[in-house]
Amino acid sequence: MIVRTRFAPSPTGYMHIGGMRTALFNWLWARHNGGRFILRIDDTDRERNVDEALAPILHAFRWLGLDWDEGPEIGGPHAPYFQSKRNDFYRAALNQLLRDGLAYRDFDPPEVTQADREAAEREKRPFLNIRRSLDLSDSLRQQYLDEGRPYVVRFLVDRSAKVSIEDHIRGHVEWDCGLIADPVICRGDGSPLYNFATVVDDAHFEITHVVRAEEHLTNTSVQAQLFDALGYPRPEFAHIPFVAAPGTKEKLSKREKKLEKYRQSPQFKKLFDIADSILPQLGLKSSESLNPVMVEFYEVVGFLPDAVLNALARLGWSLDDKTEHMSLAFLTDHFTLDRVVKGPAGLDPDKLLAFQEHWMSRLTTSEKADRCLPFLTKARLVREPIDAATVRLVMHLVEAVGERLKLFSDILRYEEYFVEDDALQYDESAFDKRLRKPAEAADLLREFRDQLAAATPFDAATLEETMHDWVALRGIEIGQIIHALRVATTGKAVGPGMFDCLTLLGRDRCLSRIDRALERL
RNA sequence: GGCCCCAUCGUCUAGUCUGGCCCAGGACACUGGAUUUUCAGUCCAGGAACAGGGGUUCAAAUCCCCUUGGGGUCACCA
Repeated sequence: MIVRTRFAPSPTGYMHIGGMRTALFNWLWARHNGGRFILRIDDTDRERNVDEALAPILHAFRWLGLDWDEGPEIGGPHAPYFQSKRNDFYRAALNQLLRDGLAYRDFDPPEVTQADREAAEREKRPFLNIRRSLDLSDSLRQQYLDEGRPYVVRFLVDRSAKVSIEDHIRGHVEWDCGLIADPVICRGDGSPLYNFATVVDDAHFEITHVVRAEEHLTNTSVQAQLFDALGYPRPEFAHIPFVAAPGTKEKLSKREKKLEKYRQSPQFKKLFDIADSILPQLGLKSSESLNPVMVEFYEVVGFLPDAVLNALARLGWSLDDKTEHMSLAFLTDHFTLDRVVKGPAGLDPDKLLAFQEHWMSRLTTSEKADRCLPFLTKARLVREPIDAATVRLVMHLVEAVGERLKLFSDILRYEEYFVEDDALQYDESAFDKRLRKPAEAADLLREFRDQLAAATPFDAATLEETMHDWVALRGIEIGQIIHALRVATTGKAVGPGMFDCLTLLGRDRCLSRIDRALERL
């Protein structure tokens, strides 16, 4: 039997990071077994522009390299893959249940059901449908139908039964059906509800393993009964823990109120801070419309898919007691459901960043430069079309920056290599500390300027030698000149190796910047 | 509240099924030190956990019971 898994997003306009983890586990399980991974769009609820709301979701899959074998854009043997276009299947299944007496038309208006529910709550007993419509005489029922009285269709739960599943992760889970209300499976307008549509589709798509977040565990009691009632074989279930918000055990939420809370949390703050500093530079609105709950956030801000994938895989899953760094190919080889952890796992921004550093360090200079360039052009630090000199500069910069480049967007921290000399911004406190305050700074800088003017060739090795010789000759500490020089030429207190910075700028720009710094003393 | 799920360092986790090799291992984070012109990095060192209580057993993080805590879910949402 070939393994078939699915991920069923509803078109919301963005891909949730927790949903992405669920999708990843589905994908990995299918690929690990040489099976198929299916994407189905759960758009049964509201009217919206599905194409528009779906695009970012598909984009997230592509960004991470998770391909699908059947689904939107590519179709497949069980097309269509949009629930809104599968009404004939739901209708047929519904009629079958009605015919078999396993579902019934409930003519009670919503207010009545609601009142029943409230009464049950007051009396502190579990709510069960009163099933008044079941007691209707055939003629009265026919009369209601003829006069077009509205109704919903409910699944008739066998209250004497128990349902149980053998979950891949939870083990044996059992429910007493005597405690389960009859779920609506079809709305007044004839459209199916999630619990029903999903069962029909999972059966038709021949899904073998339903791997989904644990918040669906309760739904499974109803769905399992539905599979049985429709005569479909039940798939196997694996309820994985949900992804929790950093530092909590609460499900990561996209809700506005929660986002505000996340922004304050010490663990999550780091990510929001990245957004706040990067997004405006890219000409994007800040974290309201793009926040760390969305997969897209990580792409826009310059994370590597490998890092996100690695972090997601390690959230609620581990291979053993030591393996941390895993590529998608490696994960595919080794992923199994029995090693999924049961408890919820909080997304850890620090660990994500650590994975990012790891995967970043495996890239070549030109790979990094290629991916930094779009950030530079978006921030208008580099103009398009990009010329060869710019490419060389960026390559050189990336090389000099080395491990300091954690996110691709970190390249934007080095705007001093792209701005005109007279537009260079100085870190004023560094300027004070290194240039204004030390009495000898100006003289030393002036003297060393002449050294720079004469140094040939103007490369890092020569400059370093020049400085060391000069420092020895002058009988000063290297620190006395180097800090002043750094601030004068780059405007900053920190950065790559000093001699790399100088060669990056070139002789002319160094001299002109030193002149400017001396003038503003 | 009913039902269901979960519970090892601050965090992610190994170990739990098949008790002893675990006075609990790794990673991230943190702290200290070394290296360095700054920062980043790198190297070394360090602190840090079996929720609590009862059992069972020669022996329990591991098995059983109870308590506590956390979470999910209870829609004509998905």
